[in-house]
This record gives sequence, structure tokens and C-alpha cells, in this order.
Amino acid sequence: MIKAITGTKDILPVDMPKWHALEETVRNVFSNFNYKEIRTPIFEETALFARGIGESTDIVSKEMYTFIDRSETSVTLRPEMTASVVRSVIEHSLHKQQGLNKLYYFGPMFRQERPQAGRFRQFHQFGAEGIGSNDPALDAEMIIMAYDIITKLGLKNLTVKINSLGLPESREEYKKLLREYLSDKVELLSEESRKRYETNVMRIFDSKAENDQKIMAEAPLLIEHLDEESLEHFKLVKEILTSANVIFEVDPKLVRGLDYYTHTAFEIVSTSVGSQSALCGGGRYNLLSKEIGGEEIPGVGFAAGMERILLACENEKSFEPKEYESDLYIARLDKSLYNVVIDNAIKIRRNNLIVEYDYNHRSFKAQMREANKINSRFVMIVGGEEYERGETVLKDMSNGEQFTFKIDATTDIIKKITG
RNA sequence: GUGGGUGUAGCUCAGUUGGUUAGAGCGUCUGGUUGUGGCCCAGAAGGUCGUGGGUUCAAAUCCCAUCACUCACCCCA
Repeated sequence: MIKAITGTKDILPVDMPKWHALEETVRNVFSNFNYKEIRTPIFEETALFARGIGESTDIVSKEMYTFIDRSETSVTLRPEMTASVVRSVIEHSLHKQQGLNKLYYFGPMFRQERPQAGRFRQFHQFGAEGIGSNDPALDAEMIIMAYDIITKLGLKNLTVKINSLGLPESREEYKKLLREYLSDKVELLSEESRKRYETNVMRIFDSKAENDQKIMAEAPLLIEHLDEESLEHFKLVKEILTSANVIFEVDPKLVRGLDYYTHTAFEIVSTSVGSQSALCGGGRYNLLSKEIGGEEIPGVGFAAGMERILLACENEKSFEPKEYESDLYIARLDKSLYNVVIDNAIKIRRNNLIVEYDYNHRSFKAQMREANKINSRFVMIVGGEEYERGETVLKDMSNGEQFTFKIDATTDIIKKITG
């Protein structure tokens, strides 16, 4: 018995109403902010992610689905979308056609991690990227859109965390400072953190090891060593969020695991899911386009995990997607009338109504039971004396009332149903 | 990669100190008089007890291995 690959999930018809509801909310909010959808390939040259996201990140160093294709090219299933979107903008010179490109996307992403609650190897994200402006209003807009989508779904128990990672120059200076602070404490750090001391010292703030946290509690914070420009940028972001009524908290220890961030970094976390509590995350990435070989184009964006959001919605029972319904079920009393059923079903379906009938040649009772099961509003009964008179019965399933019509006047039936 | 938990019908689960033909609810199918759903009633189908090995007169039950699922660490959406 072949089963779906570890960490992947079938999204079955019963799951579809909530996915559609989520997608609808996402599209509505993004289009109100005038973002346009973009779709990029599901796999890319490995170098795009390696350089864009950063060799030392967990994603690149141990989580990517990478393989050599038949033309000896190393390709990778995308672990996130930002690098792809920036690549696409540069490749098609979208940034030269207009100053700012406001883009959004949906789709599956792939990371080979151990699955757990709210984490899969194939998972879905929606997200937005604003490419071509360094304005703090755009940073704020990302957070506001993410916040609006999530709150429109009725979710509570949220925290919006923001931080500024500053400019590369001030960050390098700060890293020196941090290394100095840690220089005589390296021996006390966990193994993982000692590695980070060499590769990416700021990430030690992410460590959950008790002793590491104790040491880091006293460490100098980047936010206290930001340059003027970064401080001003951060201040404006906070002001806009405040006037938009987005309640946030500044988390000086929020250091995101992707290399390309500058200035704003943010996350929205929920207490309604498992330990993987980040529903969305993002930030500004003014260095990214240069990193992947283009000119320097400022950008900011975020991505949100759809499975996690739906999990939070279920746990909070925040909304109830509507159940499947159909307009008409055509039942026959006599097997010989199958063709009449088929003809009418096709005619009425072509008039934009949801029509079903029994394909398994079951009893009339079974047909009525099925009509009820699929939530059909009406049943059209074909057969018997009425049929001999050229008529058919239409039953309203909500109250049991029945009406008789000329069978060749299906338009009357359609009117009755839609009216 | 590391640790914990769980694998019995399509689903959710029961199965006593190892002891005959492995159960329930839901779901599915059929029927409850000639042509009418929901509720109710009756009946039926459906299981190599995850897989492989071992202990035993006897294993769903005990032991070992293996796989899968799951939660957590790590990290992230």
C-alpha cells in the first residue's frame, strides 16, 4: 500500500470549504491594498536559495529538497517564496517598469524537517512582497495586512512582535560588540550556540537553552546600538502601526533565521496552536536583490503558514465554513427513465445550477436518502402517472411541499429553484 | 538529527490476570408493502489486530526488531 510521503498531507474535499474561506479572505485583503498576484515555479536553481537565504541558515544547510536533474543542474523545491519573487522581478525588469511592485502569492513550500503539530514537509504559505521602496509605511503595511487577514478570520490570542535589525554597517559593529561581550563566556554556551558564535552570533538570542538565555539576558541589545537612520525608520513603522490600531510589542531578541533582513523584522504568534506558534513572519530585505546578482532594490515582505492559521481557526472555532449544498437532485421511479434524468440534469446544469442524480441504479428510497445527504434544496421526481401525462414533480426538501410541472418545461423548474 | 507516546473495521475507540467464532458507536449498503428524505427500527457487508520474528499447549494481549503516525527538542510558516 503506497501512502503519501512523510510530512505531506492530502487536502480532501471535506477540508476544502475552510481552505476556500481562507483564500477568499487573503485575496480580499491583498486586493484592497492593491497587491497583484504572482506565480513563480515551484522549483528553482539551488543557487538562488543558497545565496538568497544564506548558506549558514538552517533552511539552506539542512532542510532543502535538492536534487540533480537530468541535465546535471542542481535544483531545489522552494522552501519559501521571497527569493523567487525577487528573482522574477529582476528577471523581467518589473522594477524598471514601475517604481514599486506590490505582489502577493499563494502556494506550497517544501522543507525536510521532522513533522509535528503545525509543521509539514510540504506546507502552504500566502504572503506579500513590496519591492522598490524603502519607505517605513510599506513595512507597516505588511504587518497591517497580515494582522487584518488573521483577525478577519476571527483569531484571538495573538501577539505581534516587531524588532529592527538595523543597517548592515551598524549591525556589523554591534556583532563585534556582542562577540566581545561573549568572548570570555563561550565555554559556557551550548554546543549549538558556540557554533553560532562563529557563524551568526545574533542567533544565539534564539537559543532556548536555560544557561544561554541567562548569559544573553545581560548581553548588549542591537536596538540600543542602532544608527540614526534605522532608529528613525523603526520609529515611523511603530507610529503607523499605532495609528492603525495594531497592538504590537517590541521584542529586541527577535532575530529571524534568514540572512537577508535589514531594518524591520516581525512575527505574529498565536497561543492556539502547538509549539510552532508563529503564524506569520517577515521583514525588510534591502540586501537580497544584490545578493542574488541584481542591482540593489529595497524590499519588504512576509509569509504566513496556511496550515497553522487553519489549525488556530479550528482550535478557536473562529469561523464555520459553510457545508456543501446542491440545488437539485433528480430521482426516477423507474429504471427505464435513466435517459430522461440524464437529459434534464445536463440541461439544468447548463443553466448554472448544481444538479446530482444516482449513477448506481439504486432504489427510489436510496435516491431520496442521497438527496437529503447531499443537502439538495429540491428533488425532481420523474416517473409514474405524472410522467405519462408529460409532467414531473418538484419537491422542496426544506418543507416537503411538491409542485407539478410539464417535463419539457424545465425552464419553469429552473425559475422555481432560482426564484 | 535526538527523545517521548500510539498503532484493533472507512472513522472514533473498547477488548478484563495471555484462553474458543475479535466487539461497540458513527459511516456505508439493503429493507421497514404498490411512488417520497431527515427521526426511528431491522438486517448485511467490512478486520492478514501496522509488519517480521520470538516465548507459550495457546498471543490483539508478553519480549525483540522494524515501519508508520504523533508530540516535543532543534528551527521555523
